[in-house]
Order: sequence, then structure tokens, then C-alpha cells
Amino acid sequence: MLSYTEENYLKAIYHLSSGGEHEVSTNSIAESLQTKAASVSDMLKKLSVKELVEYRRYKGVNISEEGKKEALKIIRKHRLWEVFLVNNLKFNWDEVHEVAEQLEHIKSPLLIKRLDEFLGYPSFDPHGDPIPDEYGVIKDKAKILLKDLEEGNEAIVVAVSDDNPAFLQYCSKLGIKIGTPLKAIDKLEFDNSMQLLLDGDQKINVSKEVSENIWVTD
Amino acid sequence: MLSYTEENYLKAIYHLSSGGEHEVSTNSIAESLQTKAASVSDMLKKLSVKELVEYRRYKGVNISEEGKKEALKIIRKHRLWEVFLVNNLKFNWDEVHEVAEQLEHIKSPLLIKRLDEFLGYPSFDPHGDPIPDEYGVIKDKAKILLKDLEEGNEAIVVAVSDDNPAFLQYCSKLGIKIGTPLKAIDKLEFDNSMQLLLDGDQKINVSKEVSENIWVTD
DNA sequence: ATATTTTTTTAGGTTAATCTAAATTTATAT
DNA sequence: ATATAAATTTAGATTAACCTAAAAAAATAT
Ligand SMILES: [Mn+2]
Ligand SMILES: [Mn+2]
Ligand SMILES: [Mn+2]
Ligand SMILES: [Mn+2]
Repeated sequence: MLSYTEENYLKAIYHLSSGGEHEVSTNSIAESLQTKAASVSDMLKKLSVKELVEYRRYKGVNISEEGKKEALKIIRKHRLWEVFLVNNLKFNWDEVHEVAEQLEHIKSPLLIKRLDEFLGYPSFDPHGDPIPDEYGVIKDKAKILLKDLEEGNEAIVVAVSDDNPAFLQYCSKLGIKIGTPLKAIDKLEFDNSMQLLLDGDQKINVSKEVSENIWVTD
Repeated sequence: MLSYTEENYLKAIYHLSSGGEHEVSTNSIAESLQTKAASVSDMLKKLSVKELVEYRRYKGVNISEEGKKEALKIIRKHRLWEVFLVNNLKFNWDEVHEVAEQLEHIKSPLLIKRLDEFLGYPSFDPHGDPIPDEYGVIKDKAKILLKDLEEGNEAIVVAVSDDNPAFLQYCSKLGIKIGTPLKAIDKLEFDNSMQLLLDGDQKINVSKEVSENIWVTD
């Protein structure tokens, strides 16, 4: 049985490695989990003994197949709970992440099976992130960062970063949500901001920071 | 902020003292939480410093008003989650307690407010236990233990113990649920078992153990 | 190639929650 | 009233997760 903390480490490693594609540095894990590198080193040894990661000192870690499976289970729970909170408990999309961070650690296979059923087997969470199925399989949409959308091109918002409430509130204020159609009117060199046309009528300017936290159809 | 463990101690003390009515012994807490008396002594000192209990060594503890408030918050969450699991996720009444033991520690006032609203402000959980309102006020029904129902008297099942899945499954098998009308036909001296008439037609015999874990209308 | 900087690990502690064994207090029995 | 038993506390360890400071390895710059 994994501890709450071990689960959070695995999830962080999974995300930082883009789904297990590459190795992850000690410092990046420390930053992501708001802890110190020394603590990370300790935990990596522990996870390595449990064969959830492959770890060679000074070389970073790779998540193992078993570790990936565990990470995906937690991510699945996190996203299903977010759907529940938004769809059924009327939470705003900026209010769910923190609560889901707690709910994702509840251990009950039956609970997650029934929750999935209750929600109607959703494929995406309120921020457009794909929900792994019970086998850990993810079916995501092709997408690019808004900042990489070329001038003159049109696209639809398919996902947003989910862990910064202020950012999500700002998106709501701007009128940006999942499904919003937009067009890149202009990209400004000096501050990397973008001029957008929202819903075909609303003209707005978004900063580099914003355009790096929104994904649109490819 | 209370730790998971502190919350469990407070809840145990609250229950063992019948809602703060009397003091509780170190050993009874240890037994209830499946831990050792030495561990309990340590924790009681901690809770005492936080003024959640009044503790005099060798004399047992009393829960404080503040401690009672915290305990009731956890009990409220526990029972609301049990309602959700049974009513919405189709859990059986014997499957919910263990999961609720985890869910009761989720910290989010908004979550519990919205869950209560979503469930339609239920007053009782699936085992007939009253759900404290947001101020910690409990409106319970007058009830007696089935074993204290006098021969010849009729009554209705209003509550059952909720922490033993095997007991709850056995109740289901016997046809005993919340709302079941029954009559005490006979009480046998030698083994303290009871003969009951269920729903006016079904004749069954229940052991002392069973009749001590079912409550009926007074 | 060597010096400097950055990253990572190790060494040695701390805290919360737990344990066993020993000491102490309280309760019970004769 | 005293001896014995039971309940409780204290002493001293252990474990998981964390920390700071020092040491070691790897990366970078000249
Ligand atoms: Mn999230
Ligand atoms: Mn999300
Ligand atoms: Mn319960
Ligand atoms: Mn219950």
C-alpha cells in the first residue's frame, strides 16, 4: 500500500516526465512538491526499492511501468472527482483542484468504479485534461499551446492549466472556457503577448503567461 | 489544523462519552482505535494542550466544547458521505463505513456544504444515525435497543450499528432494514435471544448480539 | 584542462505517531 | 489495612517524512 506522500511523488514524477517519456531531476521534483532536494533523494531511494522508479544516483529517475500504473490511478481519481465537483456540486473550475488533491488519495476501487459510472464515464475533466480509463489508457485530443497558434489561424480551446485558481478566474473573466473558438489576430514581439478574437466578436489581448497555459485544437 | 489522527481520537472520545456526557478511560480509547494505552496517553496530553479535551492523569478525559464541535464536524461529514455512497453510488449499507472513515477527513467547508445541498439536507444516514447540522445540532429520534423491547410490544427499526459489515449483511439477509416493523414475540432467558415477527408475517430468532446492535422506536 | 558553479547526495537532527517494557497510581479482594 | 491486580503513565526506541549544512559529483566557463 502506497502512502499519501509516495502517491504524490509518483504523480509528480509522472507529470514531470511527460507520462514517463524521460528522466526527471531531483531538483524539479523538489520544486514541484515544494520540498527540499535532500528529502527527494531519500524518497527516490524508497521508491526505487519498491521498484516504482529506476534511480541511479546523480542521474535522475525514470518512472517504472508499475509506477506509471499507480500514477495513472491517482490521476484518474483526481480528474473524476473534479468532474463530480463541477457537474454535480456546482463548483467553479478554479475551486476543484485543491479538493481533488485530497480526494485522489481515497482508497476504494469500488468507489472510483461507481463514481465513474455515476458521472457517465467522462473522457475529460473540467480543464480539458483526459481521464485515464480503468486500465490507465488515455485518449487525448491533438492540441498545441495557444502561444504556438500561428497568426491568422483559428482554433478552439480544448484545455487549460488547472492548478492556479487566479489564472482560471482570469480566464473566466476574459470569457475563455473549454470549447471557446478563437482566432490569433496578432502576435506582439516585444512582450510575446497575443491579440485574439474570441467567439468571433470579442477582441482581447493575452500575455505570454496566459498563452502558455491554454491549449487549442491542432 | 487538526491531523487525521487527532480527528480520529476526538471522534472516538466523543462517541465513547455518549456525546461528551461523561469521561472516557485511556484503555477504552486504545481499544476503540486499535492502538496501545501508551500511545493514547501521549495523544491526550497533546489534545489537552490544544484545549480539545480536559485531561487529568490517571483520571480519564472529558471532551471540551471545542473538541465536541470538531468531533461533530467529522461525524457530520462521515454520515453525509455515507448517504451519498448509498443513495447515489448504489453502495450497500455494509460497504460504506470504511470508505466514509477516509472521506470524513477531507478538508473543504465548501465541499460539505454543497454535498449536503446535493443530497437534499438529509437528517439520517443509511444506518439511521442522525446527521448533525452545520452548527453541530443533532435531532435524533427517541429509540431503545431491540433487546430492551418488551415481550408483546411492537416497534419499528430506526437504527443499526454501522461498523461491522458482516452484521449488516446478516441484517439484510434476515430482512431487517430501517423502517421494518417488528413485534417481540418471546425473549428466551437461557441465551438472551429473541423471537421476532417481522413485517407482520416473518418469524425469526435473533441472538443477544444482534438485539444489542439494533434500535427501535420507543 | 582547470576552476567555478550547480546539482545532488550524505550526515545528522526534528516531529508526529507509534511501540514495548518498566514504573507508578488506582482499584479490588481478602 | 494490606496485598494483589488492573489501569495508566513514563522512559526509551522506531519509522516516515521532513529539514539544514557539509561533502561529493556533474556541468559549465574560461
Ligand atoms: Mn486538478
Ligand atoms: Mn483538472
Ligand atoms: Mn459509519
Ligand atoms: Mn452510519
